[in-house]
Amino acid sequence: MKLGQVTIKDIARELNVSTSTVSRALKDYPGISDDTKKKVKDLAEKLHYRPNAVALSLRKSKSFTIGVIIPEVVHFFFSTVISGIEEIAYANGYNVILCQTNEKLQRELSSIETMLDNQIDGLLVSFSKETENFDHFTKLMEQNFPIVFFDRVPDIENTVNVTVNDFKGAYDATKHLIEQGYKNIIHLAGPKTLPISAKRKDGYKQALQDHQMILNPEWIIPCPIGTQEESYEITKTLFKSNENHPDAIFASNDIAAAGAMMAVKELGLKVPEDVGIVGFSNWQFSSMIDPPLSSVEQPGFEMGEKATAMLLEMIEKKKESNWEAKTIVLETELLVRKSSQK
Amino acid sequence: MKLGQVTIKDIARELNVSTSTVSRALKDYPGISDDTKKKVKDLAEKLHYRPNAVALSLRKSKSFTIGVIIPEVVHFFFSTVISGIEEIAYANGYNVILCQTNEKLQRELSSIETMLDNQIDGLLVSFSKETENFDHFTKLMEQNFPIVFFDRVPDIENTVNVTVNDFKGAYDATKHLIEQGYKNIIHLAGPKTLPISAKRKDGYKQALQDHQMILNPEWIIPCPIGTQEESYEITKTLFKSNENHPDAIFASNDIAAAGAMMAVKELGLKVPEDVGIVGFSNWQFSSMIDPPLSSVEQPGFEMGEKATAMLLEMIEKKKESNWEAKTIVLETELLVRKSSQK
DNA sequence: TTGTATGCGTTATCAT
DNA sequence: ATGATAACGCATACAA
Repeated sequence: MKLGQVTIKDIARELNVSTSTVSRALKDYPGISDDTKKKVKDLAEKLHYRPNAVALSLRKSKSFTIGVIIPEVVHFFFSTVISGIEEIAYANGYNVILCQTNEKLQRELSSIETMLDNQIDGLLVSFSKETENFDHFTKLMEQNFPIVFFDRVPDIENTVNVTVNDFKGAYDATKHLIEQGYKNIIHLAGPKTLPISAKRKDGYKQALQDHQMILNPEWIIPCPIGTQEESYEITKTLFKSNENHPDAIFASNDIAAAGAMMAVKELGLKVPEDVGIVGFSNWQFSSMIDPPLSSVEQPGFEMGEKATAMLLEMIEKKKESNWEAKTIVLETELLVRKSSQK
Repeated sequence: MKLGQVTIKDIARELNVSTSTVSRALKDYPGISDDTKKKVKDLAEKLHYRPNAVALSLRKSKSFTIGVIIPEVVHFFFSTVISGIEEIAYANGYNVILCQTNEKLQRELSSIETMLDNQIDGLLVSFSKETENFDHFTKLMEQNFPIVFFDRVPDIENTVNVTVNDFKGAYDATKHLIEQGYKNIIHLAGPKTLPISAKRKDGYKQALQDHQMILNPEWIIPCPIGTQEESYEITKTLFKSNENHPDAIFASNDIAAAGAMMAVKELGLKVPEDVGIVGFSNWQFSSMIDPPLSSVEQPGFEMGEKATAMLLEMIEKKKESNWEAKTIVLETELLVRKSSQK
């Protein structure tokens, strides 16, 4: 306790009343005379009294704090989600404690431990690329601890989730490329461990199938790392070695798309004339690159809001235990820019 | 207290010893028989005992939590700073509680209140654009509360700061444009309230002066909002209305630079042949746009590390009170890309 | 209408 | 070598 913070004790002493009277007066409890109530409140204000949240937390067994587990803040999409989370949390008197895992399982595990030590009331999770086993979450959920997964949601039972419709987003993007007249569309896929990668891949495949296009399995190319350099190298190699190179790319995210675009341009091919490109997530930079990149926009802010709203609901209804499993699916929007318009 | 968390009481009861014995055994205090020590530790492990950080916080008047006030997470630079902060904090057993102000003073004030309510041990601050009065910080510092400012540091006495050398960064960038043969270099300046804006402007002016270039005050153009759209509009208007338009732009940040580049290209001018452009901060996208944008790189991660290390030092030396004012200045690096090479 | 006592989980002080 | 007790700041059941 720094700052010589004033407590209800100080107020009680100065006013010659008991701490309970002060406590009650401050909370407008019934059975306190208007007179003392006023005195207490005035003095509290004068002394700039603020309740000690830690003491409250201990007393009430409730911290009004939620934990957020996120892979990386530098991901534009996640940073918008964070804003949505904070918005709803603060509006409801909750604090947010944030941990980046940097895509490391170890970090995910230790962050959760620390957060639990600090008595968080609930958890919002988008798990790491390394996370393939979900026991550390199910253990908590079995004890009725409120958890909401967002974006990267686990493929297990009885979870509460908020995602976007990755399948449809990918489907729309691929369909758009087809309709623009591209014939040989490859897919730069995301990390295998992530369900969102699988869903985007499925959307791509379905779109091809629905339009009687050949599905060449070799044209689904994994980009496990997810850096721009990776997709740059992959794309360059693929396009160089191939006399009949592909004429379109649907990438699992904008970073990969940007790397691919760079490779294609370096090979002297024109975007979108020779090669059409569509990305995913609509990063900040996507409209700034040349040509501007078409992309599937995900409503990050809204996802943060929705996930938080659900979590708070679970927290406050805690006693009614056992929430039903539920998944909210938000729709994406295909933003067509120059990179995919023949 | 959810999760039926086990406490030292549970351990004490089961072992028929007192809670104090358990507490001491767990901390390897002297005067506990090896026998009971082992018994306690074994049981603690078996029951997955974890100390309640909230109770500790109350008891010790110390939360092992630091607060971070930041304008916006979506700023690439700030998100790298956050990573640096987390790294050092976690390595030293501290938690991080993060608040975005969204550049609002009100949010800054309320965030600080909430954090203090939660008994944070210290504060890392990069203040909002609206913040012109620093009383809410000085009040705390007078009470010897540890605060370290980073990047956006206030122009007041007795503060502990970590910044980059904005003056030199701007100077180098401008000098580089001059050396490339550009003659009429304008400056898209940042928000007036921010000292970093002033320093960058000063660096720009000094470089012109040192190279016997005319300093046209009308070519220092404020971009108070800081969006890409803003600088796009400003640049377009300026270049259209001006027969003898400028031939180079030094922008206070990469977003503004990107907007300017877009405007210039739309007017049919070539970058870097007709117009050279340099930005500031080296955002993620800067190397991806066309042409790749030259930019002044700031060591964000290192800034986060340094600021946190200093804060923790202040926290742990608390009793020796009154830290000396101190400012660490990190150096920038000019990354020359195509946008500025004639 | 107000005060007293107790407890949230932990540790420090003072016994034994 | 261990236990009993008080305290951190607050809220509440029970007394008065």
